[in-house]
Amino acid sequence: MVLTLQLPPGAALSENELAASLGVSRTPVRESLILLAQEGLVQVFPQIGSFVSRVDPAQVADAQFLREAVELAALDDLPPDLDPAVLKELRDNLERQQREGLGLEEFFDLDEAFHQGLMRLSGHGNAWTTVAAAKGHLDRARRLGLYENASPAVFADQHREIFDAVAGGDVSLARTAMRTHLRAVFSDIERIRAHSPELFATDSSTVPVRRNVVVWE
Amino acid sequence: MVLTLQLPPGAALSENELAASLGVSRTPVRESLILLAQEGLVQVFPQIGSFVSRVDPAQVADAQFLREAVELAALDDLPPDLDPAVLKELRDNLERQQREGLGLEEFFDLDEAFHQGLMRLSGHGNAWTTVAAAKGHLDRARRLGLYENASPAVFADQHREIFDAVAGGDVSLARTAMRTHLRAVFSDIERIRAHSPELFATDSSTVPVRRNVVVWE
DNA sequence: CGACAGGTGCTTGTATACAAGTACTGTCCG
DNA sequence: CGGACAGTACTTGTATACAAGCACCTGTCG
Repeated sequence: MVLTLQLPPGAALSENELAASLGVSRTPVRESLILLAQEGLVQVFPQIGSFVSRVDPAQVADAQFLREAVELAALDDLPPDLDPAVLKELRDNLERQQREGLGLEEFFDLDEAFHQGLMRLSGHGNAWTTVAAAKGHLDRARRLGLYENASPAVFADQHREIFDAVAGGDVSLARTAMRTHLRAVFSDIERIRAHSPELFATDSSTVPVRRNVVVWE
Repeated sequence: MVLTLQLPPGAALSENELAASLGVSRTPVRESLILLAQEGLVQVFPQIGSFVSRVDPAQVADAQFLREAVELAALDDLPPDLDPAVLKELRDNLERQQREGLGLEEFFDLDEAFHQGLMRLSGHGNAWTTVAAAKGHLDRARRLGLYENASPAVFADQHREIFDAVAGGDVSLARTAMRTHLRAVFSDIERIRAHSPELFATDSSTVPVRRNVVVWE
């Protein structure tokens, strides 16, 4: 729910409320929040509250750098003979990406699977897991970008370009295409930030505080 | 204690024992184990027990790939003017690495600080945090390697070589030196594994079981 | 009218009790 | 002699009670 922005950045999370709505006690909720906090998706302030972390442009940049470094290195490490099973999987994936009427969340799943498959071609599928765990802020920024212009077609075309270069054995072209593709996120972010500044962190030293609010029951 | 091998790979961890020896209740112990489990340093088997994970050569290779990709990419991203404060810090660090009678743990701390400082030169100090969290298996393998031959001098020389290339602006040489340095780990691992196979994972499908043992009180 | 102390209601942090499951051991029974 | 079976001692998983602290509200006193 944090990743899909159903819980928006900045939202307050109460362990008690979550426990009640999920029908469990605070313990498993709390243990889950600890894991989310380690990924940087949730911030816990003792005696104050837990919050969905705002999208931090610095953390987005960090994740972008990490991801680009790893994916480009994987391209350099491609073996001469590519696994045909994975190639077929990637082709099927690409075809589904270009279907009409594709939902955004479905596209994200395909996107994720595509990049992971690419890593598996060079035998580094497990390294993708680490990257995936570190790029929570990046993913949320990407979602914000797609919610704005809602045109996954451009990205699908870029995916095909990368795949064709990889399948054709042109590592240099693949690297260029991958770099262009991954950096497309940045051009989106500033636009989103002008649109919805409340979703982004400005000063990391600001901490949230509790407010008593009165609502109609 | 897991990273420094004071708790050896394969050791059984009891939440109750840890809680008693640390003077706290199971709750904070358990929450800590969850974090260690996410880093892959501890494995928890429900209703069976928790164990320090054995060094998994596959995970060592994954961490090595990730680390190499990130550190080499950082070298490519060095700005023309390097921060003099960080340069001084690195120089001091190098000098201390070559002191006589340096303890192994002290060397590891200097090693870690050196690589992190190198990343900060290109403004990617935060990305190092993610790499550091993912390379627990790698670090344990490196410690095993150093406990065997106990000659950090070679690595200290390699560090100086990398630094001189960076300070001299020769990115290509820096890349080569860094790659050689990072891959030195692999040559060590097989030797260690022949020596102490019980520290390494062989088949990931094997799970530990409980045994009732009788000990003298 | 203003300052201040205490009460209230929330938050997360910790301790503890109990539940569910595993593995071994001794005993009973055929 | 061998197998079924209850009992024991441990494991982790979950629920719950209490502790410590923050922010606000409110009554009281000057």
